[in-house]
Parts: sequence; C-alpha cells; structure tokens
Amino acid sequence: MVSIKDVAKHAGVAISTVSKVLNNYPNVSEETKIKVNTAVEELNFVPNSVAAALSSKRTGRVALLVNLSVKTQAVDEIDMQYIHGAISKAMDLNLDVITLFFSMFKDRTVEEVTRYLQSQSIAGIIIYGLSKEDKVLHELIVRQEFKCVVVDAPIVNENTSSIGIDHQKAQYDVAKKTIMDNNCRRVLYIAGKRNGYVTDERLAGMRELVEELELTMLVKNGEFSELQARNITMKYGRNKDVVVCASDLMAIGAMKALTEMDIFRPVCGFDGIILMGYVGKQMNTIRQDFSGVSEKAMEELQQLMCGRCGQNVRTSYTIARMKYMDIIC
Amino acid sequence: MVSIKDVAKHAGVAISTVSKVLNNYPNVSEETKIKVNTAVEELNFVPNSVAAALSSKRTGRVALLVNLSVKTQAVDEIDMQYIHGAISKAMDLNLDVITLFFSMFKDRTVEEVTRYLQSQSIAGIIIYGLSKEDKVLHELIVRQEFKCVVVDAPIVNENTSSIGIDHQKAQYDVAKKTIMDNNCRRVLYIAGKRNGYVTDERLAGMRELVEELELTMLVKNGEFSELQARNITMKYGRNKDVVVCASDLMAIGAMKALTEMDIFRPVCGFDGIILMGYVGKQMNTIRQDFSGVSEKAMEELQQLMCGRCGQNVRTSYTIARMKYMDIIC
DNA sequence: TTGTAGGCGTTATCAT
DNA sequence: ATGATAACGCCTACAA
Repeated sequence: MVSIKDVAKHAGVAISTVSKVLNNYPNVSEETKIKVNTAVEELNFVPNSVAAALSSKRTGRVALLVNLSVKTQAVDEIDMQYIHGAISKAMDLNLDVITLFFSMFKDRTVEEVTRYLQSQSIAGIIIYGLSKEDKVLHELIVRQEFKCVVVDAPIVNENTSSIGIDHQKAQYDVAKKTIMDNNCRRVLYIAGKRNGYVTDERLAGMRELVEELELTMLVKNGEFSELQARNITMKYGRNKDVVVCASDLMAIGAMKALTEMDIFRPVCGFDGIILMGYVGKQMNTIRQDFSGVSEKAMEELQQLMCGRCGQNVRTSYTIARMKYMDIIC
Repeated sequence: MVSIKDVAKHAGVAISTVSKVLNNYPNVSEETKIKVNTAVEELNFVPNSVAAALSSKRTGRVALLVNLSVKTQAVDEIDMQYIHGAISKAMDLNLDVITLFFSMFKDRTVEEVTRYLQSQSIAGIIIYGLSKEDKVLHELIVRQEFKCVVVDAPIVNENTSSIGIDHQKAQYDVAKKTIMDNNCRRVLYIAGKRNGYVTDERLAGMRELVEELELTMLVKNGEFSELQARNITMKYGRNKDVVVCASDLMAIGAMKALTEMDIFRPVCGFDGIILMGYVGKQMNTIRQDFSGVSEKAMEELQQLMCGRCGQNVRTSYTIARMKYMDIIC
C-alpha cells in the first residue's frame, strides 16, 4: 500500500512537504509542487482518508440520517434519491459518507447518539424526514456538537441549516390550480403526519387559499398513509368537490377510493413520485428534484463545516402531472 | 472526547489491557474485565472506529456497491431494501459501512478503484446487481484484494462468496404454476439484460420447463425495461398463450400492453416488488426478502473477513401474488 | 496476567 | 520554503 511516505521518498522531499502540497498549503515552491505531484501520479497515490480523519478533526466525515420506513416503497423512492444525491456530491467534495437510519437510534439517549457519531469521527450530519416527535434528534441539533443540515424542517442555528422547498406556497399553488381548473368550492384536505413540519406548512398554504377563494375546507390527518387517505375519502369525499392531499401516496389512496365509490372528484398530490405514473389517472402534483435537493444539502453542510453560519435554503419545485408513458421511457 | 486512555486511567489499568478486554482477548482475569467494563459504562465510552480501522487492517470497514439506476423506482425499491438490510446487520456486527454506486467508478481502472477502496480502509465489499459487462468489478473480484460477497452472480473463490436464490428453479416454478393453471402451450418469454447473470439462469429454468411440458417458446430480450417489454408484447403477444417475464417491471409493461391491445393473456413476473400491487391486475411473481438477503450477505462477508473460505449461499423465495390491499396496510 | 512501546498514515507545530 | 517531530486513538507483539 503506497503511502505518503513513499511519495515523499520518491519525490525526494519530507513527508510534511507532501502533505502541504496535497492540502494546498501556502508557502510551497512551484518546483516542489511539481515534484510531489509527479510522484503522486507515478505511484498512483490516494491519501488514506481514515488516517486523515484521525489526524485532523476537521477532515469531515458526514452521516446521512434517513427516516426510512421499509414498508412503503414510495418513501423508498424519495430516500433513495436523497441518498444518491448526497453520496455523489460528497464524492465530488471529497467527503466520506456513512448512511444511518433513524431506527438505529431507537431508545438511545442524546449522549449515546452523540458518542456514537463521535466514535465515527462524524463532523456533520444531514437529516431527512425529521418530525417533531424525534426528540433525541432535536436535542442533537440544539446542542450543536455537529454541523447539521435538516431537509424539510425549519430549524436554523449557528451550526444548522435548513433546506427545502416552500411547502406553504407549493401546496397553495398546486391546490389552487386544481381547484380553479375544476371550479370547486368544498375541499377535503388530507394532511400529513400530525407532528410533521411539512404538514403544518402545507396546511398553512391551504388555509391561505381557502381564505382567498372563500372555500370551505374539511381537514383530516392522513398520517401520510395510503390506507388512511383511502378511508378518509370514503367517509368524507362524497359531499366534497375536490380532494387535496399532502402526499402522492395519499392521493393515490384517495383516487382509488373514489374509483371504488364510482364518483369523480379531482385529486391532487404532493412530491411527484414515479409511482404516480402507474396508477392510471393523472393528477396534479408538486414535483421536486430530491436528488438535487440532497446535493445542495451536502454543499451546504460543507459550507457549515468550513465555518459558515447556518441559514435557510429554498429549493425549487414545479407543478406537474406524472404520466405513465413519460416515466417508463 | 473520552478515549481509551481515559478508560484505562479510570479503571487503573494499562491502555493495552483495556484494548484486550474490548476485543475479547484471552488471558484477561475476570476481575480486570469487570473493572474495565465498569469504567467503560461509567464514562460511556465507545471506541473510535476510525482509529481502530487505521491501527489494524482487519478491523473491517465494508463498502456496499450498488448498481443504481436512478430512473426506475422499482429498482430503487430493491436497492433500498438491500442497503437497509446490510447497514442494519452491519451495526449489529459492529462493522463500519459506506455506500457507493457503480456510477462512481465509471471509466476508472481496477487499480484506481482498488486504491480508492484501500484509501478508505475497506476490507470487504458487497456487490449488488453485477452484470457481465462490469469488467472492472470482475477484475476486482478476481484479484482478491478484498473480501467480497456478490449478490445474484455466481462467482466464488477463496475470498468471494455468492449469495442469492436459485433463479433457475424459481423461474421454473413460477412459470410452471402460471402455465399449468392456465393451460398454455405457446410461451412468450421476455428475458432480462443480455449480459446479466440472473438472465441466463432464469432462461435456463424456462428451457427446462419448455422441454418438460413440451411447450413452444419465443425468447426476447427486454433488458429489464418496462418500455421494451411493452413493445415486445405488442409485437409478439397476440399469438402466444402466456407472457413470462424475468422481472416485475417488465411484467407490468407487458400487462399494460395487453390491456391496451384488449386481449387477455396470463402474465407472470419476478421479484415481488411492491409496485406490483398498484397496477390493478394481479400476477404470479417470485417474492424475495431483499432486506433479509442483504443481511445474510453481510454476515457472510464477516465470515470471510474472519478467514472463512468463499462459498455459495442460497436464499429462499416464495411464489406470490401482490395485492393492493395487502400492500397499503 | 499485565504493562511497555512501536506503529498505522495523516496533519500540524515548530524549528531550521 | 522545508523538514523533523509530536500528536490522533487504537492495536499488538513483546517484555515483565
């Protein structure tokens, strides 16, 4: 295994000099830079990131915290894109990434989690799918032991950035389009998880719209469950004009219910998952580039690890209809 | 940050003694074990895995190599389960895991990939979705620089194990059931990727069945593409009695085509992905526990890293029909 | 059975 | 500008 020592010997310089060249330190002559780089090329040398991590704390290992529910594949789809985006970008940025799931921290205290992350030399974390119930993770964020980027939860402090679309506006937009196009008045809104951040934001968007257009709205919590959305629709859908759902999965559930009830109501979803293309009927939905969001999250985390202050980052979205033939091509 | 040094001081023993206790070395008195363990508890100490990895090569960091195609979510579903199973098990086994994608090694030589993995102190890798075209990865396996478990590809050597179901038998089973139940004679078989390992095995299962039941079979390569399966079915499906597909996604494509052509033919798939529950029609398919397979793969890898020789591991499957109402509950 | 000391591959702090 | 050298936290002969 070729190490920095070999490179130093090959280039005829000291180890520390090689290190300086590798890490772009100032005060290195152009000449030695060339010598070292040549040696690196010839020996096909790649720095050992583990040793680097051990030696300097600031060499950032990053942990992805994914709130995965293995049951529902729609969620898998989104998480997979998150993971892919983050890891790809991390490779560009030369960061080391490990992926962890919320379930691993079940019944662990903040101290234990902190200790575990430290034992892994983790400097920064990205959290996907945080809800208000995840007390331990909240505490983790508050303590600011790690740099942190939270996707889709509005938490910002000196060491924590938040990233995501404007859910309120997005929900407003897609619902407005659906409602205006179909000239509806009575809205059934199936909201997400009771304690999810996005749930509140999206609901706020709906309230704004209801007020503006002078609609009536019945709000029910679907918990992001397809089955619950289905049941809610069966129970309350008949005397409403439109079913607005806070997620695609619930929209699919609602749509299936309506089909079974043999009545038509426009339905709109949220997220733009590919599954939407498979269910037969087309619906309006909010399409996000999850992979892209995750890449941005990783960039933001790097900035944080470089000392920048936490901030709020907004990403973009579009209103779309997922069509089967578009998806399979 | 509490280190092994602190524990040693707290327990009143030497650092090496603590290390021995931690790693279950023999020749440590019960008394000191207790002293050390108490100190570990009290200080809430967790060994720094990075330092451990640096210090001893055999302390295993593991890389997951996933052949992810971000486009098709059905694949995402499977990969996500693979990743989840592997990482969860790794946590149990106290192994450090990083996830990598084939795409990261695009246009890299074996040496570069090897060097990269070494730079990450990787001792073992699990490869998901290997096809014959991935020359670099093959070379990597052949060189045996790393312990390796290959999921769904029959490669075994001293440091490499293979794991997966018996694809030939599974394909035989599900096709036989579908064909017998519907009394078919003329089979359209839509195979997978031209150079996939599983493709050949599954095809062999079909040939076996065709001979046994004296059927006629037309084989077409669908490349695991839903669209291609759709087109193939449109072109050749009409004068066949049954469409057997080497993947669920293709089965869905075939089914959609048949629906559009307004003819009925039994269709069967392979994999048991959740998406199958959404497409309306039920089909026979081979259901695998991907998460479970991946857990086994991780266990196998650990065995390899402990010096055991490579072997072939078979996992189980069932014939199933994916129903919408089962899935959403 | 326990402790000492050298090393893993880097980074970082000093002298030089 | 360059080069020794001491950490980083842990493992592991080897010595006691």
